[in-house]
Amino acid sequence: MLSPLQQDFFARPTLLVARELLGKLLVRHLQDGQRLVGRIVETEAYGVDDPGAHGWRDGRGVLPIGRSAGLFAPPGRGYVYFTYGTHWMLNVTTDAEDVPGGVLIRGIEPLKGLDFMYSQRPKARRERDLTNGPGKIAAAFAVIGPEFFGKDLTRPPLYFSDDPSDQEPFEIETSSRIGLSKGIEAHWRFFIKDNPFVSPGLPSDIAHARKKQRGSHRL
DNA sequence: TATATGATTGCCT
DNA sequence: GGCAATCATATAG
Repeated sequence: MLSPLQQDFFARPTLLVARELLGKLLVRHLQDGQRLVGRIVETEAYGVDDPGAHGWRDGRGVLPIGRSAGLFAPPGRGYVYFTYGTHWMLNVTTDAEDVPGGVLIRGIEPLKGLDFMYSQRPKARRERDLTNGPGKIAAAFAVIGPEFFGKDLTRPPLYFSDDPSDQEPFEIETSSRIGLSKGIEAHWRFFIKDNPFVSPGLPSDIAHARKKQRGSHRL
């Protein structure tokens, strides 16, 4: 039995939790008793005095209004939302209650329940395509609805755990977060170096710099 | 009420 | 590389 990480793990500064979630396991119990397990290889931190976080209002920080109120939940709860009209994103809340913080799970190495994950991700041809992106992870782990918004993620059917196996030591790298237009200066993305299950996107600071450069060619 | 955009993915040229 | 999908949320009028 994998024992869930408890609330005290998440009740710490968001950046620390995001970093320490690398190498931990995400565990999902399905209704039929089947279990899905994956190893977290990429995360992003949100909500620490953060223009890139949901609910940010210039000069006023993140406000607990609507969807973003979920970031103010007690630590270890689900913050799940729908975006681009197609995809669900899985986050876990961090830091003290009433402090906005959450960690987005962006990259996972699937360990158990691969057949089920392939059935959830019919477009996936290679193993890495199952879970190398936040929307893919939500689909593969059957988190495709608001069911886990605000839910306690320190117990089944969805929780995090230490890896009981002997894990290779790994190096942690950081970058600007992916897919943002605001808050691109902060390097709040964490990932395991050279791991094939890290998502393929470009960090936002690099993406914006390239765009700028392309624009100047037209002059 | 109306429009723009998004913590993305996958298809198309 | 470009761009459509498709809807919740934010912001403007």
